[in-house]
Amino acid sequence: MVTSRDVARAARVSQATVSRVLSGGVVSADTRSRVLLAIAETGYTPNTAARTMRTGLTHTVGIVVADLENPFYPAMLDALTAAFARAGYRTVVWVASSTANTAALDAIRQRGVDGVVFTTVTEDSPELHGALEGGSPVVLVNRALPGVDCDQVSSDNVAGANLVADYFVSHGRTRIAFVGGTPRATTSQRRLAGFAERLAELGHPLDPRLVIEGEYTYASGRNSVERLLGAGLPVDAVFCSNDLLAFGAMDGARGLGVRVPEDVWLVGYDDIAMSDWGAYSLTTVRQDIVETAELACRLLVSRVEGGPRESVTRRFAPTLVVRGSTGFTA
Amino acid sequence: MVTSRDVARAARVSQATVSRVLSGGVVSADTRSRVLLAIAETGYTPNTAARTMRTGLTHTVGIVVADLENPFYPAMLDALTAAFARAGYRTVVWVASSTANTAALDAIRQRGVDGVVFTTVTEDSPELHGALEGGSPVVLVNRALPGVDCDQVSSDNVAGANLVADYFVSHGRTRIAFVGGTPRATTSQRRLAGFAERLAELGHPLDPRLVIEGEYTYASGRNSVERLLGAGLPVDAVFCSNDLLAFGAMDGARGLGVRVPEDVWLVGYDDIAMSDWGAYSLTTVRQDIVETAELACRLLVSRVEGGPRESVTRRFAPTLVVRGSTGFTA
DNA sequence: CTGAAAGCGCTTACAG
DNA sequence: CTGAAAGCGCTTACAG
Repeated sequence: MVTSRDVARAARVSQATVSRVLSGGVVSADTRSRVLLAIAETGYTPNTAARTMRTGLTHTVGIVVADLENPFYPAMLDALTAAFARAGYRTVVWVASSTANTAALDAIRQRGVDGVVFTTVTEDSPELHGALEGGSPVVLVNRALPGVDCDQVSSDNVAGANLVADYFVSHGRTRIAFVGGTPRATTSQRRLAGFAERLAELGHPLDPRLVIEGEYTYASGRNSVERLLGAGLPVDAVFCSNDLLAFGAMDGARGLGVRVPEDVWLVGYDDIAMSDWGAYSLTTVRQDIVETAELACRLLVSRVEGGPRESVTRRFAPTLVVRGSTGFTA
Repeated sequence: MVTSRDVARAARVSQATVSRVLSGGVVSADTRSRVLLAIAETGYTPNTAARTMRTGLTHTVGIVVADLENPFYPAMLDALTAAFARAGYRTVVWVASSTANTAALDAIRQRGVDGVVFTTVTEDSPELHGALEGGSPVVLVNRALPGVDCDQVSSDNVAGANLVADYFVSHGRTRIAFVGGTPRATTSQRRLAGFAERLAELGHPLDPRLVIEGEYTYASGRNSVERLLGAGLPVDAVFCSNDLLAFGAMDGARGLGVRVPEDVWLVGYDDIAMSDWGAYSLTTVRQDIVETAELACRLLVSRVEGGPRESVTRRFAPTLVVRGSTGFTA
């Protein structure tokens, strides 16, 4: 392995000077070019572990994801890794599970990462509290936890749900249902709250018998809709709190002979790639994954490199994408 | 930050002894318990960077993924991270793109990782050659490159394609087509070869006009089927070289008014979770992701910890999962 | 069985 | 502008 010492020998300077050239210190033009040449000749790359030990900086950020089954998260992961790579950071991914949790906590505690992005987290997450207590820079993506002092970037879930309520009512839908993910997720809470409030304002309060919560999975969406439609109450529109639920709901409805959109309108949230596929053609609330990831990256990097500052909370305005599941045909 | 020196002071031993307790060296029972107590009291965790600098081992492996859009890869990533976490390794994920490539190459070159898993790779991948030339342990998942000397774990693509050919012919299908991913991928090559060979053996050679290759995406599957069915040649069965293509193919066929399975049978490869969803109910060749990931992990860890040995190539026997897209109803 | 010491490859005051 | 030196926190021969 080639070290800065080897480069120094080749360039006939001290090892310290090589280091200075690399870190942009004060060096004469002549020396600099000799060193750069030697670096090119030897194929030298600085040893990350040594650098980390000296500076305490790893140039690595951790990303905690809970659920790779929902295509939203791979897409977010993709956007986040790309953004951090451009900023000169590598990313370690922790898929939430008991073993991964320990690994994440250890890494956070011993400063194995410069900061952490949580793409899904509940208020009581041990990793989140480990990171905050340890003073590690943290940004929350796709979750808003009002009591927690850290940067937060998410879709404006209340505004998104308002859009759906307005859309249903303005198109004459009145027997309206809500199929939610886990009630422990702030996304599902906010989307339900924003939906119920706006429907009440519009004079069509949500019937509590038409609200079913479960988990953020295809199977849960399917199951919820089967219970909902099996209950005998008329339903002409369903808002599912994410797209995965909506796919399950659509297949569940069709399995019962209920037609979408002729009998029931269906709307999701996220606008993942599959929503545009022919089999579903799902009307949904779009959140911009790339924009979210880039802001999350900028915020985290600014904390790592710039030090403490006030926490920032940013909610992006979502938009409604209308497709076949509410009767629109291209 | 608490270091082994702090622990040593608390336990009234030398720093070296603390290190010995941690690395399982020879220590008296009494000393050991004093040190362990001190570790617990201080909340000490060893500094990874220092350890890495001394040992040259990072306890980190790199995972290169090309395409998180195909749910097969998030699922594989999930299984791999879980397996490596259990083995005491953390994982860095590189999503193939120009920036990520550089990061991967740098990390590999300067031994930022102990080994690399490639979940998708073509023969000319610069990362792969960087890793092999640098002597870094490598395992290839889901790709078989005969000329390349490293561990390889994949589905037996020829056997899987044979299953599909047998199935079609034994059920009287005769106007048989193949929709492939990128011809640069060995998976698509092998699946086509195994399919064509077996069909020829069975007396129904594949009509070259019914072979269309493209990319491993939904859009490509859709596009290929539209061209195929628009050409005016009769087709009664299509083998798509992965599930994502098959979803696109199914939506494309339906969009043209061609019914699946009444008019055309459709089969995919992988058996990702979505294949079982109501909208598709796709017959497909199943590969066991968890089994694959665990073997890949064992092989890589054995190289890292055990040193050089003969390369191992393992092809798992796939199975055919029959569902609605070939007329089967539960 | 245990401690003192060297050294992994860097960065960064400190001199000059 | 440049070099000699200290030190980041470990592991591991080397003595005893």
